[in-house]
Amino acid sequence: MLTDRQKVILQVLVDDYIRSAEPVGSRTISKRPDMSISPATIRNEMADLEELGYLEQPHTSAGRIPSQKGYRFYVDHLMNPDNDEESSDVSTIRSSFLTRLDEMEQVVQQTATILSSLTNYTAIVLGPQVFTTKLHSIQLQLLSLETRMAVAIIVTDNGHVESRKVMIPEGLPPEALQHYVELLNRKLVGVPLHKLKMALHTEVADELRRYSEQFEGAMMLFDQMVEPTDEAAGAQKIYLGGATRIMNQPEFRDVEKLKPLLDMFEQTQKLLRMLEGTSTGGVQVRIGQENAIETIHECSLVTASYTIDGIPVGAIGVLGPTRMEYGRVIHTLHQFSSSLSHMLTQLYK
Amino acid sequence: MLTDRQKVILQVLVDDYIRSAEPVGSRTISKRPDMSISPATIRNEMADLEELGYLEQPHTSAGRIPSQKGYRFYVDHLMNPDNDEESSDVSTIRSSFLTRLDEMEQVVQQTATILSSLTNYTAIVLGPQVFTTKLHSIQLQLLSLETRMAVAIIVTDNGHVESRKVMIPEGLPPEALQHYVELLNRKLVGVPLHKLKMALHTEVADELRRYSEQFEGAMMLFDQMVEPTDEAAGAQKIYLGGATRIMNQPEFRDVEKLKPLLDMFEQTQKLLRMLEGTSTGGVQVRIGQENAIETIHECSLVTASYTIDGIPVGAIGVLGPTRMEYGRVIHTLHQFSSSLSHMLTQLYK
DNA sequence: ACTTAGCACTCGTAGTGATCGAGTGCTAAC
DNA sequence: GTTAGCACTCGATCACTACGAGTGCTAAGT
Repeated sequence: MLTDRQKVILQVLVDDYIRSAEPVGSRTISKRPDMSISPATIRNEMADLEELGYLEQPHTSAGRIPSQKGYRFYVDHLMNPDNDEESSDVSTIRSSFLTRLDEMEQVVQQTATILSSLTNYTAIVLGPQVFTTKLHSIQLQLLSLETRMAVAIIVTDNGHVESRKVMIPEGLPPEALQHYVELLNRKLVGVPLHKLKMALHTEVADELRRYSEQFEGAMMLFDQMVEPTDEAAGAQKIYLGGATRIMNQPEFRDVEKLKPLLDMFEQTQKLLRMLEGTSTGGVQVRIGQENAIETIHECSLVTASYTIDGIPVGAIGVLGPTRMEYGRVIHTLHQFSSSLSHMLTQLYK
Repeated sequence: MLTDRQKVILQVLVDDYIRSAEPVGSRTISKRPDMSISPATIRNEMADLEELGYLEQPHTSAGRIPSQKGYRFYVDHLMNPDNDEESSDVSTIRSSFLTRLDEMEQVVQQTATILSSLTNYTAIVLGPQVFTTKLHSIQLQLLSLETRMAVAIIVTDNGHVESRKVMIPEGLPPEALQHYVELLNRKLVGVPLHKLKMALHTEVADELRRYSEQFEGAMMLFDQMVEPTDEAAGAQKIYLGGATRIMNQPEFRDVEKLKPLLDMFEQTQKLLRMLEGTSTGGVQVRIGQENAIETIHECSLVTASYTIDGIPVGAIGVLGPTRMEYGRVIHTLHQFSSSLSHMLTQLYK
């Protein structure tokens, strides 16, 4: 276990390194106003901290920098509860959202942009999950008799509306459509979107078989209506804000370091995996190699989830170098997540 | 006017510089197999070419590099008609598209990705324009009586379907909705999407006033149905592919040069302005400062438009350094644009 | 009159060595 | 247990040199 003095030294060192991005020496620390011990003593303590794995030395005659373990300890036990002046953020956040928010997609993109500009790091936002949303109603609107085209309208219980073009199979009497839609609604309302397809083949198929005539055609139609939506549920929308802010960090001034990261930003799948496992509780911090994706082993990711009506539906995250202003970011993310939840809940009322 | 020999020298020099990204000296050129003149002569010619503005010298004792004017001349008069072996591209392109292409958005994104991987530069794709598409039909589907919500379904003449949630104003009898929709269809079918709103207030308003009762409410409803679509027409979808490929270019190995470019990639508006003015003819090349956007004054942009049923509906572009493999890119873009047009036309049959 | 060999000159790059200074670890004194 | 002192390490910086690619010019060759 660390002594109190070691903790103080570790904290001051991490704070300083986060600010300066330069290895911190013993003299620098001892010059701190509230530090009453000499550089030599600090040197001894630092040697101990290094032995314990909290610090690292880039080379023999340089200062120390925090190791991953050091950051972890800092985040868990040492971090300053942030300056309350920043609470003014709340109003900033709220007012930033005052602009148009009619479309889900815009809201999510806006969210990413604002979050990034607030933190000065890259922001990642995972759009509202369809996993938790259920079918509210399904409708079918004929477009044209000749081409047998129609539009299926799927309304979710949180008010989102999706529409898909479908083709009415040959031999299926258009007059029967109304019947079919009624059947679907009777059977499928309340089913979570991602289970729609399964429910279709269990719940609906049986009943449908009793009508018997045109069973094949109807199922083909239903599959069309449900399939794309199931797909949309799988392919979650994910948005980046301020992807290039990562370039402001001195640790990524080198293009070779930068490239894999920016490449990753184009791969939705990897981004998804990154946010995967965001707990529904408070704010989560993943430091360096704690991240599942190798590409960001020199980064830290701070995540939080947001809710609609108390139900977690998505995640927001901030990506920066391991040398990240954890205090400020965690604070911001905390407020942001609740602001966003509040806003979305209102929006879907 | 340039002599034949000057043209040859300019061509060889540009070819070499495009390949190597290093200033080209007189010896290098004279060593070319089909070059039968001495370095000294070439030096004299190069001095002349520099005086005429086709070449530049980074510093006194370096070789020459093409100036913007040099590139322009190269593209207009000297460029190799590309190796026909690459015509195999066509099949590559066609087969790349064989995967799922159900949704417009996916097609456009795919297009950008493929185009980028074919050229090894960054690709920019402007989704099908709504400017040229006309209204085919409009329908309204009631969602729920209590909340007075409905979905307006707008079908365009190229088969695209859009849907918007609308609120039915208080005091508007739901029974009358069918009437209204008929009126809209009678008056608005065939009107280009971006003129819908205008047409609503000229064509429809008059006729509607004769029904007189509920004029206000109905117009409010119509406005909702048309407004968002008009907006979507303005906010064109634009997609990037291989944004990070620009980092492979030696001229952008410096983060300071890179940042403004990548920043721009996040600004849809600027990207739009970039592609603005893409002619409907063949392939267009904009070199360096010929581009409207200052950020890409050190880049070249090769663009082409694509069509649906012969009508130009969007644009594709490739962005790289001024030292770009013009021949290959132009060739690829040419084939790509026709493949894409062909594919989209089929898709919307 | 054009071409070319020769040569002095320019200028960026790479390598070398000296110096500097921040920072350490250790020892000995407090 | 703390601290002052000191030798030592090692990266960063800078001046200096050598090198070489490439030029422009001049003068000789065709």
